[in-house]
Amino acid sequence: MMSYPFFPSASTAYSVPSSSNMAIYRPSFPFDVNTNGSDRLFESSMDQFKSNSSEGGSSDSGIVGADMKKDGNSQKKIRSQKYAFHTRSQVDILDDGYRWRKYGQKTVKNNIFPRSYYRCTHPGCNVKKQVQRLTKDEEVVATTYEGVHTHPVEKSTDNFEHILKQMHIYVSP
DNA sequence: CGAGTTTGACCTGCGC
DNA sequence: GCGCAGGTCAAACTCG
Ligand SMILES: [Zn+2]
Repeated sequence: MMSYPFFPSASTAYSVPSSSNMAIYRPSFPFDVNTNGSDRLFESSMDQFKSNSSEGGSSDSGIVGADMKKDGNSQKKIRSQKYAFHTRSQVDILDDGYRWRKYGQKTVKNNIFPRSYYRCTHPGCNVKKQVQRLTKDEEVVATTYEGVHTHPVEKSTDNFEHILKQMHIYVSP
């Protein structure tokens, strides 16, 4: 788990101290990003999709394919809102304060780097997230959040990382 | 021992 | 219909 952030391609550009600690870069959320027009680490587009969220439960989450094909009529059309943004980072482990459990990894066409699928581990929280590194710019990571968290961030916002996060500083121990 | 990752199989939508 | 492409599951495995 949590292997080191090295990638198949030209990884010589950056060298992460592969001792025991990895660099952690924590960006804010796209919603909270204070675009004061200052430093812009969150480059370019931030797409926003939205569909009808008529279903109150919004318990779309994991619908087992084998299970749902039986019914043939399920609510899987509903799609939570998707927030995608690009980040310039050398590590793909962008800790945003939530706990993510990886549930898949696929290679996409036109991209050498695989795409990772994560899901929030909080009970009742069905937020998904996928991380992908662009082939063209290997230092750019596209993160896509899907859904809204139904719980507060459970991470101490009382340490250095918080300040570093505000500063957009990249730490390498 | 348990939470989290790995990895191939499996499902579905879409285009031809 | 079929095959590809993207998305997900779940069993096995790993690590703390
Ligand atoms: Zn959550």
